[in-house]
Amino acid sequence: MSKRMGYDFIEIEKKWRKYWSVNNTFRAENKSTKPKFYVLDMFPYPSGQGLHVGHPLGYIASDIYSRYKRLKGFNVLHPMGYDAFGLPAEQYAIETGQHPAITTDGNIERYRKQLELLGFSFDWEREVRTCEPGYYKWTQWIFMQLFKSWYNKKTDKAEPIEALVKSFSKSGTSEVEAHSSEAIEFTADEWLAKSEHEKQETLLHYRLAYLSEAFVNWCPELGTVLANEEVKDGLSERGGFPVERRMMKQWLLRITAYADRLLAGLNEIEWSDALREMQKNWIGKSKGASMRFSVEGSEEKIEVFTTRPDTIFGATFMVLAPEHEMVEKICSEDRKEAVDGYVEQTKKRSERERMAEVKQVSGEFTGAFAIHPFSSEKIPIWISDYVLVGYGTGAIMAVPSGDQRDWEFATHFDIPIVAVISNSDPSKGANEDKDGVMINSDFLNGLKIPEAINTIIDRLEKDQIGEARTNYKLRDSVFSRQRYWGEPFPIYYKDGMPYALGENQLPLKLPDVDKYLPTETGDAPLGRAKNWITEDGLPLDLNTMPGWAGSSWYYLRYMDPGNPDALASKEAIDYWQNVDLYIGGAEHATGHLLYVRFWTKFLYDLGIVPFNEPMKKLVNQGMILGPGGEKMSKSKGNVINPDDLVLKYGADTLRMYEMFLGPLEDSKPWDTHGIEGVFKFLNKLWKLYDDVEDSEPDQEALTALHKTIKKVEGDIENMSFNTSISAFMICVNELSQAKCNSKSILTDLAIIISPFAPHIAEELWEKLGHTESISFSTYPDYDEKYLQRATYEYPVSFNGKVRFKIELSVELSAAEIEREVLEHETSKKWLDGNAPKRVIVVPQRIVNIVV
RNA sequence: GCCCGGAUGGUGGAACUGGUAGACACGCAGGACUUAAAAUCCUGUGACCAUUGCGGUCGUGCGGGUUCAAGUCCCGCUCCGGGUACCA
Repeated sequence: MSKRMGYDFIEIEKKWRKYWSVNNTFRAENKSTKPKFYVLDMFPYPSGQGLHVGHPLGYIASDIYSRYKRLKGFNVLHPMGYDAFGLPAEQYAIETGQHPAITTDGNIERYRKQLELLGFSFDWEREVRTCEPGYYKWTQWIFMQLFKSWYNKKTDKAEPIEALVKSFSKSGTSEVEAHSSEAIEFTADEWLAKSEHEKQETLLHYRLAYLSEAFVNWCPELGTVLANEEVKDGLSERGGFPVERRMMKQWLLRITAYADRLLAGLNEIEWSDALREMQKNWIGKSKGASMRFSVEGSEEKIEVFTTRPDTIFGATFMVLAPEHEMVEKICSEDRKEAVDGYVEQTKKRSERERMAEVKQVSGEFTGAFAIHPFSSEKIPIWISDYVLVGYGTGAIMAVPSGDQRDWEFATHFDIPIVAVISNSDPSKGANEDKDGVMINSDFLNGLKIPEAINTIIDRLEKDQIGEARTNYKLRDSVFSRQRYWGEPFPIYYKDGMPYALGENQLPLKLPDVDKYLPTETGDAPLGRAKNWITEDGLPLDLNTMPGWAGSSWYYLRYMDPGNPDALASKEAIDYWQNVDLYIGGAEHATGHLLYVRFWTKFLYDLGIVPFNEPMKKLVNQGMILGPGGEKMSKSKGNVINPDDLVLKYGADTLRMYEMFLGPLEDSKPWDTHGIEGVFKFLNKLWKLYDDVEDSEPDQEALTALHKTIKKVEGDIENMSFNTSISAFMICVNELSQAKCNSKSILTDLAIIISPFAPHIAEELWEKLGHTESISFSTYPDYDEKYLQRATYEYPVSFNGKVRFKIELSVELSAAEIEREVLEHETSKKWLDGNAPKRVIVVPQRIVNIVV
């Protein structure tokens, strides 16, 4: 017992890693008498680089939380897996011919080893890999359900497409209120008269997963399209290659049908304000009106969207996006050359160039005129790239007195400006404020802006030239990629129309190809696969799904990872419900975190999940920067590898040090020097257990322990791990000082530190004579009675400046405290014979004397 | 431009709902142990003045304000980080 051994972290950590693995210590059962708690990390893409010290930060925090919750009596689900489809493995395959599955498997092995080294309490039996057929079968299945569903605005949920077909057969579109690509109307007879091809074509306008010609972000370098959130500053997020706009036939998901629910749900979840704000802006809901303008000498109407229909009388011109389909139709002969030139120029310029020239005003007059619906005046129609095709209707009524961009355009091209709101000065700039009254506005004159908006909308609706409308910035998501390493679409084509495979044909396995490149005819890589056809010989879709497909529902698969009959059993989903705590990076704000909410709401509509939001609480861990404060990257050569540190100090030291660096959510630079302090601390902790005795603990030790229990418990609940490490250091310093060797104190200490430093805690626990893992113990309750002190050292200040301290009994009343303080020698010195003007006594806080 | 954060010693960071600013570490300096080094332990460490002792003045990015009392609250700036970008 008295034999002293050093802290041999290498042996200790090896021993417990093996123990946990052999005994399946962290296996989570899908039913329990204990309350459930689901802690999830954003699963990693297994890159060839391996982990650096920044990656485990969130995993350490979630692991501490998981282990803590177990000690608090919860049945904890804490799984890990891999987001295994993705571009880097495919790029590597293109370069080397190596099948991406092989590269990916190798990378996963490496990740797994690194993760195991850090002692995480994952239930490894639940590991998932999105690239495995057993997993992507269900990704394909969910896609198929989206394809087979439409969004019913009446019930505000997704419903089977058969119901829509039935309604069409019975009463055409008259009874249907759906989210659709475009407003179409037909009768039951017209529907029934449609050919199969026409019917399918029509249904695509309603399906939640649909094929459509759309402007997409095409990346020639990657040979694929990208979603809006995969493009940053006109370059691809992965690889940094230029991206251009191109019209292509693609799969899209009708996420816009869920815009309002995605917005409303933000109020129900415990996510950071910043993150919810980002999603809110991304959805970009704005209220206004749409109205149709006639075009002089033409049957065509141009529809515009505006948030300020009240300023209609200030509309002195109209602008179409250069890509607007009407441009060609309305353009006059004499303007054709100039207009075509401008359109060409816009097409050629990349997104990036367009953004760089934001401030430059450019545009061309089409030679056509719209007719003002109330004044009947002629309004010239221009094109300019400051109007975007993708937003609203791709056309605006320009009100230069009320919109700064319109004002700049009008000023540049010498177009008249009419003020329509009092206190505007059109010679200086636009008045975008929403106060003032209407002027120069016919029947709106004298109205305040909100009244004017209501009045004009009523009038538009009465005249049937417009209506109130809500617009969203959110676009339907392009869901297909012309790549190899992803989920194949469970879709075949007949007569050029897409049909879903039977559910019994899932998974549709990714076929082998000779090369991971597009075909000679420009088809996606799957075009190289032999026999890529159905049993009936019909061609299968050549696209694959984007990286975020598998990650949009993975949290459900962990609940029941091996299930061959469902994405997870109903029992498992009902038991585990949604994620209680989700930890990951903020960079997924408008991508993954929006899609996973979308898919969850869809699965809710299908009755598969009983909740509307996937993650109740979300915490974004900050980034760990290189020692110089820069992002860690291979090219900068400042990557710190956790394996080296584990070798030198052990995983427990690394875990605690990463937490000690600072608040979880902040970004902070890495400084390897500081790790010594934590290492010394663990050595000190180890020494405390050298000569444990079954003796009665003294008051001091009890106070040290109980204040630490209380502090650490509160800190974990607040995710303030850095301060709990400090608390442990203080506690161990105090116990060492007091030469505490009381078994009862050291037992509780081992338990409360075990979430942070699990290996050493298990070893000490065993030294104390226990035979079962410390994870099965119970978090001790602190007792207030050990925290109460008989005296308090009051800081006494004069005019707010602390002059001396006085130790007084906590039992004293405010009056007694005042008397004691004023009688003190130093008080007399500071009063200098004067009577105090006022004395403030805050019991157990402070005394302040105003002189 | 707009929307969010943030700014505290040489460094990372503490400070609960306004109540002892700088906890806990790193670094640095001095000391003990040692033939020596490592490890360990002890002491000091915001700045300035005083140092014989007591002590004093200033201090949380800058300028104002509220209060007995402000790192914390209010008003006006500066700088840094993140998001977003012609969104009608």
